[in-house]
Amino acid sequence: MNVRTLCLGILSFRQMTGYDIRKLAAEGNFSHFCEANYGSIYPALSQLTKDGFVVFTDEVIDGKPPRKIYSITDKGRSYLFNTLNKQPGPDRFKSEFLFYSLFQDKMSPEDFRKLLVRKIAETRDTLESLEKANDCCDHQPSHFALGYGVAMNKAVLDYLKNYLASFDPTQVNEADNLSNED
Amino acid sequence: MNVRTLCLGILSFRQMTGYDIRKLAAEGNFSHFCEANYGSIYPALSQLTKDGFVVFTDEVIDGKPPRKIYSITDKGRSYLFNTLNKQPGPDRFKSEFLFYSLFQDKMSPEDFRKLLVRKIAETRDTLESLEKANDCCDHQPSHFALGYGVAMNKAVLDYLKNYLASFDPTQVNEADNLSNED
DNA sequence: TAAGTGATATATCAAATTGATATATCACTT
DNA sequence: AAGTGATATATCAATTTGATATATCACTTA
Repeated sequence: MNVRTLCLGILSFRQMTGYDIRKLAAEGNFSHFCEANYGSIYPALSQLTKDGFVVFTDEVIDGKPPRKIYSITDKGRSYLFNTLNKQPGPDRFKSEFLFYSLFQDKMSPEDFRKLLVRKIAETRDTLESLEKANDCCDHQPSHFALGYGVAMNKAVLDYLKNYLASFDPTQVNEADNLSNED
Repeated sequence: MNVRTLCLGILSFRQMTGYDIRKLAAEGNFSHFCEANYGSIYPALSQLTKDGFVVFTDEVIDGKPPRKIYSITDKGRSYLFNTLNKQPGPDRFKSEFLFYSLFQDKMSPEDFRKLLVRKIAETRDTLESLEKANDCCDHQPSHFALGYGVAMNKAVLDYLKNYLASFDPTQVNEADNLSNED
């Protein structure tokens, strides 16, 4: 699936700017199942406009910077739903942290412990953010996807905590002291 | 982390060809935490050779196709361990399946059920492969990473099964009939 | 009130990566 | 003898990343 389909999908929920799409696709809880940056989103929107799958209106409000508000067209909608009939590709998971973990025996125990503690804090932050989002919009279409993320992150958090405990039983709770989103 | 570091890391375990690296990084259980294709691996190996981080020997054995066997140098090893002292970037997770799930109410229940059943089969296959790998090499450096993958996939499998059960209680076990690695 | 910071917003681009394809040999089956 | 699939290297267009440039507005702080 490419960024064009991603944009089309997001725009099928409501009209918005390229900036809004990027926020959803790279920062919000949307980002837990798709990612994209300006460098791919803006060209994608241009192409989609050319193809007649989206249209935009130039919003020029006094005292505000001009914005391009994109909406999906009927043609775009039917193209999207046609794409959605195909088989989705496999999930992709990349973890620099896990790659690092392969070299545990080449690091000092202290360095590896730091890595673990940080990862635990990061996972907890992600989990909290997902749970909050799931609570406040119980009937959104993202409910299933958020639950998936929660289940995944809970399992990872447990695994990491248990490993830290076996690795260094005295300092299991140190991760609690790390601030959010450091 | 780029493909050069990935290659360097893999070569730090043992010497091998570009083909071997690709197999580990795109198919094997390695692929669950890093990915790379020929198109990035071969240029990376060329660059690493130029930089003196790896060397290769041309293996020409009678009756076999010639191979380039790459080994890491001392310079490469110290560069790698230096890189490993930096903070790892965040995990990246991309799921076309979860993106599709956002449009559940735009699909027929039957179509969504098929999507779920397929995903369950896929997740079970991944899980089995990870568990097998974890069993047969208990003291490998990848033990921790494999356990991480097992924990994650178990949680996802449970979540999907429960969802399918609530969605369609009569057909929970249909996924069992799907063959491995379809 | 002036300066600074951070969010909003569009846009571009070099570098990296993907995904597909081309080429060729060998082992094996049919 | 032909075909299939694994081994092996290599290239390339298209896509994507990650960084940067530009500008406005809202807010805080000195």
